[in-house]
Amino acid sequence: MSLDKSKEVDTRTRILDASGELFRRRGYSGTGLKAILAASDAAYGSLYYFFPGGKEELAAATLRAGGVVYRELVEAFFPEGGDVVNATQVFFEGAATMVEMTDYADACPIATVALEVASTSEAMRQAAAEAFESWLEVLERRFREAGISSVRAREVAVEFFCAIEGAFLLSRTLRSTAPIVIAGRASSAVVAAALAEPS
Amino acid sequence: MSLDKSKEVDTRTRILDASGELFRRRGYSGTGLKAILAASDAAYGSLYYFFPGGKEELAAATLRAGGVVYRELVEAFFPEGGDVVNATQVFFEGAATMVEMTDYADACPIATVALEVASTSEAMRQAAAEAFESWLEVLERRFREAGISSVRAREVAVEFFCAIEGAFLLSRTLRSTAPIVIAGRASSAVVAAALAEPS
DNA sequence: TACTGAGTAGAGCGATCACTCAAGTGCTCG
DNA sequence: CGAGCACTTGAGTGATCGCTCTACTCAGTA
Repeated sequence: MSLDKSKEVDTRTRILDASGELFRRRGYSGTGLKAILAASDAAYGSLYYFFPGGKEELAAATLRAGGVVYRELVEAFFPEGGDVVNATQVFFEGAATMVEMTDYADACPIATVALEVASTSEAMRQAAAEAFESWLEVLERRFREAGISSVRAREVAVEFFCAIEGAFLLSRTLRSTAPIVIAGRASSAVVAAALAEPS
Repeated sequence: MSLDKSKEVDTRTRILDASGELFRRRGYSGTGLKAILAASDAAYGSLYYFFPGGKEELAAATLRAGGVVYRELVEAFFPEGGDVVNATQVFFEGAATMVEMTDYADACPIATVALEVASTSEAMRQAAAEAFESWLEVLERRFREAGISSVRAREVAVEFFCAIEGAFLLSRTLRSTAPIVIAGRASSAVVAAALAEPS
């Protein structure tokens, strides 16, 4: 395609980037295609060329893309063989910083849409479920590698997830990072306790 | 008004009931006024008579009403002088049952709308924040009364909230009650540990 | 030069959106 | 009875929704 155009980004990616930001901030129904098109400097024709299924297909693809980005983020914070207790603490601190820096707009790229469409669109619900599941798998694997039993590793991963997602919700609603800080301390304590259990 | 009409419910309440169910399931933007009107068997005029501010005022009132109902629910599960560890366990079990019985549609009456409007409508964000805060206050008070220190009581209340809200999100998305069960076990353990701390 | 296919462009479509408003209904008063 | 008030009714408004469709640009190829 392009050999030296390091700055230019193709239209499909621009649309996906714009929809990712808008969907997570305003939700699925709250985001119009016109807004996405304007933000990505694209036309209707391009959107329907890349996403023939329309808004729903675009949103599912956006959820998948957001899921991958966040999974890689978790992998970056939890490197193989690293200290999972410290990683947990640092992860929550990073989340608090990000939420505050974006004025409580950007938190989870999936949650807002997931709640909105869970009882409405099976295709989108599944895309969200796969994203969440991929994060849980990374966490579970790291916890297992750190010596936590298989069963407990899954549980601790779920508890980690619930803590961060609940904290995101409360933080954005109250406009305070305190819930994320509290949830972070609690979660790293939970991970530490699980590590200390007899395997 | 009415002396013996035990079955009839006034229009304002019917509208609020219908909007409560629809908003929590489909979100704010995803719910049209026509759908609310049809579900509550009311007309446009009635809606704008009781909520002159239109959809936004209706949604704020709906959030407030849902907040009260849920606060009373928490108070019912956590009676004064009761066993807070057991109450936590039973609360999560009840939540799991409710979510499953409604086919993963009804969980938190606030969360879906809160995430959607947190960065969009200050009036609605505040209504959601007040609802959440009222739940936290009930939990915090009960934990304090049970002997947990003031600072820890607030933290445990926040952790409780994050656990249940995160579990609701994961449960509805995965269509499984397992996250709620796991979060319930973890939360009651957290409460028990806080009780055991030196006051 | 002519052709092809990938991608762009945006006017226009019917449907639906939140909302307004003038004309009601039925109840409680004097 | 009739005035006044609380509430209801639903057709109509302009705006915006997701989406379609035809026409277009332009690089690559023969």
